[in-house]
Amino acid sequence: MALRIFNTLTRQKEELVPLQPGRVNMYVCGPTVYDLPHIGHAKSYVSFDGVVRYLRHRGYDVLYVQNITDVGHLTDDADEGEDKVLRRARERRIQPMVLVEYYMREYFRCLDALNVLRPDISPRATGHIPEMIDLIQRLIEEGHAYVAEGNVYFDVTSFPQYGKLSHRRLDEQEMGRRVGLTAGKRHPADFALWKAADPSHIMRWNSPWGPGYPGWHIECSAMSMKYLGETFDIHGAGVDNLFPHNEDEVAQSEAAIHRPFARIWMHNGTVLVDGEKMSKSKGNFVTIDEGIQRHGAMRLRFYVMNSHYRSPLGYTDAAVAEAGRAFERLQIAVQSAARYRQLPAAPGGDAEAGALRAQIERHRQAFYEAMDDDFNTPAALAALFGLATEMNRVTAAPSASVALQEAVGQASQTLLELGEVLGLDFRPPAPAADDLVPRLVELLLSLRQSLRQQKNYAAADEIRFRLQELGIIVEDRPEGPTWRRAAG
RNA sequence: GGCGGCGUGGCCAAGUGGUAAGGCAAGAGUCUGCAAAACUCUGAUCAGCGGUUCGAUUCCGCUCGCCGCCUCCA
Repeated sequence: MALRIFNTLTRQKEELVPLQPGRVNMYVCGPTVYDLPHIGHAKSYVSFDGVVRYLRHRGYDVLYVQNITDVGHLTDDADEGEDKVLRRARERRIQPMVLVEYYMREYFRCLDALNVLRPDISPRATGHIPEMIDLIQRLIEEGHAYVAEGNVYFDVTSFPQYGKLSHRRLDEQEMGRRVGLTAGKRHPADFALWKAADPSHIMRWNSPWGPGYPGWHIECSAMSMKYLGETFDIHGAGVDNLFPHNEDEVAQSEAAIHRPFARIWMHNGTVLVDGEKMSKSKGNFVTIDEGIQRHGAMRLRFYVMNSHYRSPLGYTDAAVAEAGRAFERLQIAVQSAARYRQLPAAPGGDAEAGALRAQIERHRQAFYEAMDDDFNTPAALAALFGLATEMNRVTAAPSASVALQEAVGQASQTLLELGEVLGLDFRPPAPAADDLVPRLVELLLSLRQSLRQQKNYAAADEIRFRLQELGIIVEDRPEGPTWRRAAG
């Protein structure tokens, strides 16, 4: 069974054939760390986390690199804008590196909370200035870049394939309509590899062209090729980076190395708010912290996984809450399985156990088929729901058999294992060893049982309602009461 | 103006040339002291109009609506 991925370059699903068998080298454009990460970042990095996790689950040795942009990302037009980091730092009257350090840590903290695995390497742009200068020099020597007043620009006309990733033609764009040609630039689409900086500019480095700082696009080329090799397997990013950022990456990289840069390009859909893209510059964003606070990290993650990575995702709190209830269904299935396995068991049940095992296998295959088809996580989740239903059918019974308990255990294990491939954890949070809550709840429930036996239902219900107010949901089952923590 | 995408039951969301996964919500039933959870059952002809085809929601064309990119953004 082959794993197929939609490649933006060819606009088709292609089989993943890594350059080195068994190994996948993958790069994803990381954040510019000048503000808090929001739900848009969550979607992107959760999605690519799912990609990495699934590739590893399939046995690939994945080397995952994701940059941290801490210099060179301009606020506006590539020629007239101001460095985002610099501007924010000036507004707050702190050093740029203090700002960067702070938001980089926030970024990792938030994504850790969403159970996103950290990249193997998180290279920072400011730590790779020499690599960028080397690459720029190579481009100048090859006739693909030119110097103008201390700036270095990439000459897009020197790279005939320019536009092949985003499938645009230069002459069809409205480029330069507003600003026209900046001094020294030969073509409106030429982009800065290196920007000259005057002494008032805090972040600047010496270069063969004078003091300055790198353009935004060059860092991704320099750092990906440094750690993954000049040609590597997968490059991911949000679609909003397709043009010009990724296009420029392809141009400057392939102009320098004369062979393919990234082989498969994956692009993630954007998050929309009220029909508009959520973005830092628009200010219409919900931060990851706010999202987690409102819905919980796992539910937020589930929400992201419940739509396809390439689809746009319309964020509303109602939709996340709804996804949260779906997530709860899987949690309850796992919890019911655990309870079922505690029941006194009669011998036998082999036939039913065999049937359940067949269902486990069926749904596992469905999960793999879905993920193999361009990481179709909604379809993969549907397989998990199918498995959960099979489990519930069995565990709803008041009596258990030895063989079925065994099979239910396997089903539960499978559900947890495949959930983990998506970075989802369906287990109830384990209470701390010194947590009195479980013991106190058990105590109340045993008192309540006595009341129920005395048919004092008013008092029994009172206990149940009061517990519910505290976030404890009580459920009476034939074999006795059970409880769980409420969602959120 | 160019390029790309989207419009699937009340809501979220997959998908296929042969009469539409899954989830949430809703209704009915089973279970329960009552609930809750679970289980069973019920519901869409896929924006509109044409065309290709034995047959299209899925392919093509047009129309309408929405979105993204073309300037920063995951």
